[in-house]
Amino acid sequence: MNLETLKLYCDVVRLRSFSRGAAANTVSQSAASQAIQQLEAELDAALLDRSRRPLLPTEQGQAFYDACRALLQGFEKARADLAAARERVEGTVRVAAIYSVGLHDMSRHMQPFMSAYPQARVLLECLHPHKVVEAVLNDEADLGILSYPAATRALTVLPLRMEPMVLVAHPAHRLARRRSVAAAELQGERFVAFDRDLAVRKAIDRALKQHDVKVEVVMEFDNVETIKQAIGINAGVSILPRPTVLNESGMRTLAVVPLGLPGLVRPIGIIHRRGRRLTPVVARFIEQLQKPVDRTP
Amino acid sequence: MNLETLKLYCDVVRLRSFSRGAAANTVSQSAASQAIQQLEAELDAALLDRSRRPLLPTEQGQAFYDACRALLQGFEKARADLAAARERVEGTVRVAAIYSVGLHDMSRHMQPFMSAYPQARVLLECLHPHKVVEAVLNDEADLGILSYPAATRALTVLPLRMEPMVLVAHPAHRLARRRSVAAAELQGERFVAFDRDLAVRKAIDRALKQHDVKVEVVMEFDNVETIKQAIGINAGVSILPRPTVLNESGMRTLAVVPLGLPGLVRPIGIIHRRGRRLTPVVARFIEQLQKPVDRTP
DNA sequence: ATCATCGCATTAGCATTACTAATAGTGATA
DNA sequence: TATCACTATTAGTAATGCTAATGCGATGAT
Repeated sequence: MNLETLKLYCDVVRLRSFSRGAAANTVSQSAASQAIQQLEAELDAALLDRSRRPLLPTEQGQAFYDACRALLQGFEKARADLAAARERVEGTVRVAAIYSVGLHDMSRHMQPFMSAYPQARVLLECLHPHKVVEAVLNDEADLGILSYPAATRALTVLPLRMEPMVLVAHPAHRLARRRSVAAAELQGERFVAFDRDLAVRKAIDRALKQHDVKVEVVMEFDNVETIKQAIGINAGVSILPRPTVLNESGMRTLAVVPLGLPGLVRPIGIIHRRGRRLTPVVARFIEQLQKPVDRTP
Repeated sequence: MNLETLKLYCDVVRLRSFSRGAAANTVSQSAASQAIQQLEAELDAALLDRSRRPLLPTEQGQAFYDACRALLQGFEKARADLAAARERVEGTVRVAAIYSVGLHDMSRHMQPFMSAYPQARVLLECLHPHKVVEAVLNDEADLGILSYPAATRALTVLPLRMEPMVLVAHPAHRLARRRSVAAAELQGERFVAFDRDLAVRKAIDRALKQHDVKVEVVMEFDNVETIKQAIGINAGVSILPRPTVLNESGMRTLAVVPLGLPGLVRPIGIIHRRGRRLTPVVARFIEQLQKPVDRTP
């Protein structure tokens, strides 16, 4: 029982002719005759009275014709809705980013992208790192942007950049005026750290341990913004990605000092679901992200 | 694009599994996989997210699922309506009869038929002779009952009986008391005739002419009842089928006298559209009509 | 009435499609 | 990481749908 047959039937009834109905569906008259005989057999009903010309639907055939028209119309609506939804989806990029990237970085990319692809729709959501991965896995986001991205079976990683890590301290701190600080100088320092389950925390701990430096962790937070606030009240120092303290550095609200820990960088990457064919808009958005940012201001 | 595929899709979505959906449609898992891939290709849309288990419809897939369910439901309703209509039609006999047969004769057959086939529905319509033929030709009646039935390309005739024609006169008429009347005795008689375009009129005219009898036609009507009324006011005599004047003969309101015109009979027959397969109920009804009528009362 | 014409049904042969069984690949789970 | 459960893929085959040619019946003109 296929929809083409129902359409054929409707055309035959409408045009009062098998041959014209067949022509309207670009099949032979024979095919139309056979198809409708089969339709009648499957329904076990006489739909058409062929004994008079021009042929006429029976009472039942007329009722079925009306029902068929509604069905076909409903199907076409469903098909159209599907196409409309596809247009909408294909023009959309759903991005899940960690706070420190989302807030500082994405806005710089948004403007050039939107002017290049004005019909595109970008949905940006800032989440905790774990939630970013989850969102991509659950197909709630097309792309995830996060630090220390880890490829898995289900995720592909596109490295984006390496952010140098710097010492951040209150302007009144003893190390605030220094041109650079060696790792050993942080020994015993009061330290505002990332939460223990974050990759960045583990990287920092590893780097400090490598230089046999022990710090006194006085606070732990899961995001850069809160850490900066803690430093702002001189609760301690911290090690943060340089891009995240550009503003505070410029406004002198926090002191930023290069660290003698050359291997300590925060890798930023894009993740997306492995094997998923990216829509053109998503691919363009990735290209935009991979362009170096214009830093003239 | 066929409805079985849509049903398969709905089952796959509902059961969250290709294999279970396939089983529900008694096809192989492979068939289900291929069918739905093809469906997605035809719609150019990703309906299912297979990368997570249990599989989940995409947003578009969910919308399409809802639409499909409505469509399938609509189709099943159409199919059910069709079946119901068939039941109704197959249990119905539509009979078109001329007045003189319909009123006198059909009622006698109705009762035994209805007690033999209580679920059957008989629709009786009394019409002018020409309209009877027309009704059968236009499939407005399954059977037609009329006098002087003529077989054509489109109509089959089943002879039913021959009705003897008798002289009918006012009880006060000079011939009213006679045991029989010869044709010649009608010479110059005032005569209430059938309309000229009726077969019965032509048969009577032919019979009279054969005996060189000329009557004075004073009125013409298209049905027996009106002719009887005219005779009742002694407007003239007429020649009518005996069964149509049984009542009046018994009640002595009209005089009925056998005529010396042995070849003058009115043939009654059943007509139906040639080549049309009669439904069982219609066939039984014909058998009932062909039984001799019980005349005990 | 008879024949010519038009349109649907039928048939046979061919092309396409849909199915099954077997196998490979993939996501979830211990 | 190995295993399980499920889906995708492939190849071969059965079934289906289509066309072209022809038959048959209804319609309308002579």
